[in-house]
Amino acid sequence: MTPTSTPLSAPAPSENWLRLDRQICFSLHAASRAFNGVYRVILKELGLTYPQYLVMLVLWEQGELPVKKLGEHLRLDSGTLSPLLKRLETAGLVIRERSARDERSVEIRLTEEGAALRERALQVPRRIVSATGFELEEISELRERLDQLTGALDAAALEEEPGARQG
Amino acid sequence: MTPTSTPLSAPAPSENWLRLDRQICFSLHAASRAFNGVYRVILKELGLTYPQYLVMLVLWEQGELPVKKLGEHLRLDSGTLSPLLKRLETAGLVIRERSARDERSVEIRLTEEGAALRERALQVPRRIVSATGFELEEISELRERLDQLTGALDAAALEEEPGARQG
DNA sequence: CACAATTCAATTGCGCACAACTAAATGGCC
DNA sequence: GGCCATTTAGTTGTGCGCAATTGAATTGTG
Repeated sequence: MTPTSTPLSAPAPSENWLRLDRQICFSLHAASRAFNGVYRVILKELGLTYPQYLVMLVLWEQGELPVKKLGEHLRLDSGTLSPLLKRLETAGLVIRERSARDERSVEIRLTEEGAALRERALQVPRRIVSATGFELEEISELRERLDQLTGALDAAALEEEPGARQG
Repeated sequence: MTPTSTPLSAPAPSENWLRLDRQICFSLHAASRAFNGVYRVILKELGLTYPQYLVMLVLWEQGELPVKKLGEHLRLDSGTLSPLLKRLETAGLVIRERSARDERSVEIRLTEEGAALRERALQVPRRIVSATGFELEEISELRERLDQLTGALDAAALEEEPGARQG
């Protein structure tokens, strides 16, 4: 079963760490994709992908705003947002319009259809929460945990690699 | 702060749910990418991407195994694994070889170089754990939580869409 | 006003995730 | 042996994530 990695008589601690890493890596990666998968199924009815839904959530909440701001909310750059927003425009959900006061900036705003889609989206969260099988309390707790993790990781990333982008 | 979305005098519950959804979506999505980002920085030294590292972790632990089994461990299909494994082969870390006893199957095994890379990878988990700022106990706890979540989501996905794959 | 530095969106290139499909090999059945 | 469903990798196409680059607009400075 273990042709190459015959454990030594006294396995070093680092061996165990590697195994632990395998476990946490898999868990987070799997959870992320499982979440994505459930959203994919549910959002198909709305004609949205998961990242597109994230963009729409921001627009429904914040109203019109430039690509730059949208990227800050979502922590995504133009390389991801530009093509995504074009697809949303093609779908008739948003309008991309260069700002009159600053020609570099592109304002994103909802079409009537895009705004109307919000009504249909209102049923999504309930179904997601139901799919998790968690209590609201537990979800909030998990969310706080994840935010805490993200904060620590972002800070650490800056230390590991000084040449970091994204304010 | 709230340019367009002036809350009504009595906001409906579903409105709050949508806001909650925005929060949990963002948190999980952000955590996943933050994690990915830290690994990317650290794994660059090994010449591996994060998914490639996941594959190597399995190979270091399990030894030689067919693409099918690899996919089951990682919950990934051939559409993802085939090109990934080709890149690992090009990098000289693994060898892809059709099984003699079943010509449909392709066995993946480590080269000497691939096996040797394990030694350098042993320092990765410690750096990751350090980057999270979490105690080992907390990480295990989070991992269990995530696994629980994944289990529930997978089960729910099957109910939402009967035509699901992935054993 | 002229010029350099900065900001912002878009583009290009690479890799991953996943659905849908193709092709080859296998195994069961008659 | 001949036929058909199943298994297994691979391929194609679409979309996301991110680094790096480009190009236009703006701002700062003299």
